[in-house]
Amino acid sequence: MAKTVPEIGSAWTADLQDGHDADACFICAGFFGVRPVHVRCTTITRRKTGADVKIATFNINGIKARMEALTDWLTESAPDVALLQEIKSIDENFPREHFEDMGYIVETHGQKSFNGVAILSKIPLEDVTRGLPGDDEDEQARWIEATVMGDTPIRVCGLYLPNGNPAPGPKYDYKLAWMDRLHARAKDLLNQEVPALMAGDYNIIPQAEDAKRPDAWRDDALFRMESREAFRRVLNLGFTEAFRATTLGPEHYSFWDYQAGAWNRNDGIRIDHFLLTPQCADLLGNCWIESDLRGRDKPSDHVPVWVELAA
DNA sequence: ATGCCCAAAATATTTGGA
Repeated sequence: MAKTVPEIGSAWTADLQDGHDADACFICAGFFGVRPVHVRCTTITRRKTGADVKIATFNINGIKARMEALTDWLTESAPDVALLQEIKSIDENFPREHFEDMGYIVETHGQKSFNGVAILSKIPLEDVTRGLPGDDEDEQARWIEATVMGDTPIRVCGLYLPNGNPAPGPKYDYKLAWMDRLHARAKDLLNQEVPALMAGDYNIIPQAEDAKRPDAWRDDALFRMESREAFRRVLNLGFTEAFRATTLGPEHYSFWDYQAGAWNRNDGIRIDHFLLTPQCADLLGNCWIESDLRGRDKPSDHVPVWVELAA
């Protein structure tokens, strides 16, 4: 019978298997701050109890260029689960051990040069799958799923939706076809009737109020009517867009171009979103954008978006 | 109407981003 012990100074507990305890086991000792947490230890199941699960999505724009900023962010903001986009790395080159040493389980779906998504989690993951169903020919790494095994299991999907510019054109056709596949996956997810979410860089500006200068985006693949309609079709299945469930009004953005001093003028767009199934929306505490990260050294052009779930 | 800036692969310039 497993023995459950509290982890000192945190909301975590650890279930220790027979024959292991915090004093005797080299690896279990990691849970008590003696050594760095070693989440790969098979003798322990780590659970978070009586506290919210904090999940963030973050388009990091290249893992190699973002190592310092990402590490600082994980240390300071400490997401339980981080869904990363644009790792721009193949799986073999992703510095997984660096993040494992910080206490994260690392699952990647990488690609050379561009795209690539990943999940970092302090909570055990099950049933990890890679790739958006619906097109076996699609080589682009834009989708990863896993079940976060906290007190209430949550199915999380991390996504990097195609940009689609220039529109119209083949890249835009690919975007719309990808969104059709997203719609199909979203429908299946809803039919499971479990807490689940789809989060990431949607490359969709949902409404005029989600851009500082909507007129400048009128014909862009991120804002043109066909794109917004495709996004709404997914929402209309029954998803809750977490940010707009908690915050109304303009001037809330998640991306600012590197060019032309966009950040300093708050000339941004809101394109990174959380879509929640009804069972997940019922757990929603808060949702916010960590915009101040954009003003730091060597930032990504995106900032993290967060949800807090009573799970 | 276009570039501004940035990352990656390659190693000078192109591709992709949004």
